[in-house]
Amino acid sequence: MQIRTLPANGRAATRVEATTGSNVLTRLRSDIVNSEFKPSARLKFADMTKRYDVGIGTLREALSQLASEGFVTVEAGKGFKVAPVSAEELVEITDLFIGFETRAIREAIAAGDDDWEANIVAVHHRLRLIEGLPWSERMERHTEWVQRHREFHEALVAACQGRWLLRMRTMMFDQLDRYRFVTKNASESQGRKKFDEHREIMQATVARDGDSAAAMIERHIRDTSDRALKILGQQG
Amino acid sequence: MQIRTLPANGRAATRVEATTGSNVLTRLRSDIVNSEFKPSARLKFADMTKRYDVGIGTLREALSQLASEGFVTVEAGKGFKVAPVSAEELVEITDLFIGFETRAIREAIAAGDDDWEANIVAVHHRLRLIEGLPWSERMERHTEWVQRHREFHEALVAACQGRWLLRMRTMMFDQLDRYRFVTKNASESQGRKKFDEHREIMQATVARDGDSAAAMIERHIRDTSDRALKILGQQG
DNA sequence: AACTCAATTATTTTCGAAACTTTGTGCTTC
DNA sequence: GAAGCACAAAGTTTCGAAAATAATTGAGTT
Repeated sequence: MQIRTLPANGRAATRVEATTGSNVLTRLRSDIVNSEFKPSARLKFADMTKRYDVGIGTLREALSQLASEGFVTVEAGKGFKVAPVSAEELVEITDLFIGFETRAIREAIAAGDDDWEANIVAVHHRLRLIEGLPWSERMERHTEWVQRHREFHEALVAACQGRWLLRMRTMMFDQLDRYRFVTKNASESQGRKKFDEHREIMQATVARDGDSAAAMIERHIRDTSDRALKILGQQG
Repeated sequence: MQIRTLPANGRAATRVEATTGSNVLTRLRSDIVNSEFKPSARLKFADMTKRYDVGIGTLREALSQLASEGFVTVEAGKGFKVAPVSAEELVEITDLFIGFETRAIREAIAAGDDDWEANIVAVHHRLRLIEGLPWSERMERHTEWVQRHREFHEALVAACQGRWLLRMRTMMFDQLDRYRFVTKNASESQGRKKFDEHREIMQATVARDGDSAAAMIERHIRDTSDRALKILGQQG
């Protein structure tokens, strides 16, 4: 699922980048998550082919995949739109995600080996390095934080054996990212709180304490969602 | 998910069929579920364009959607394959489906109105009409039974408000259909048992007894899956 | 025989022109 | 002025040729 797009730097004409197909899929999804395209906005092919510099067919393929993932809606003959957002949907997605994540982490704790544990510690450290920064710097590197935050949560459940469980968990995580976007400008005290929570979750997990880890994750997620919900309510 | 094709005009040359795109998606999925293409089989564009009489692009779009749904796998540059099946996967899918279905039916029972109830009774009756047939006839109309069985289970949860819950429930139901295929030739006594179970589930649901309905559904599904699992184990 | 590596064949992936649909606009009629 | 109709404009959907990539074959070498 994660196609890493590496900097197409000015080196010799080496072909490091992903194929245009999965590349445009990733960029498009990222643009929707980051609200470059507003919810319910129409996605016209004419505009898109220029923006992403790909053919109509390639774009169409990416868009129909995003439709399966729930990021866009499609109506035959009328084209594609960015899926709308709503408070009700956020509540449901949060609920489902917590269910998946807590279940996955219990299974991971039961099945995880030393490599899994070591990776969690490593990835958590990478997250710390950004979260520990002075607030202004931390905000400047928000995109990077999003990525590392994702990697941290992914590492926690990586040892879970259920492929479908992980798949659905990832789907819901991706959807939550869209809503997390509205809390981008959270306060410094909130940021500090998260910093601590991540450490506690990491510790409970490597201590193989499934109940604590699950409970902490639930609080951690619900907290963020509640704040997003409040902001969403103020806006409309 | 179900694209209803409404006749765009009342003209003589009426176009009753779905647009090529969603049409080929449906046919392809159906062919995979019915094992026309065996698990892990390669899906070559040259063959497919002839079989379905559509262009490469259209086919590609359908295939990448089926990839998101988990029916096919895709490897960049190497094309598409039918997703493999395994006993482990069946166990996981069954588990997840039961979780979704029982949760959905409780919510439906809490929220359902008179129309919802009436529809369940109607759809159950349509199912009965096939299940009550002499066994040989019942088997001849197996495809029709699959459709009505799906409609029955869909009607039960139709009043559930969670869009994502229903979505994931449908995903898992579709996946189960693939495995149900192997139990197509179940015995007459098994068929009779299902006949009774469907009636009991229907009755518990319209009686608004969520606990009973959920418990019965769990037994009902797990029973079928266990039988499929046995057959799957014998084969490989 | 086992191992290159270059040429050839098979297959996938991309792209945009052409066909088709929907939406918008202005004219006609009642 | 509203409703209907015809035509133009805007947009989407389909298709297959062409480019790019992967797999195969086979001659030459160790």
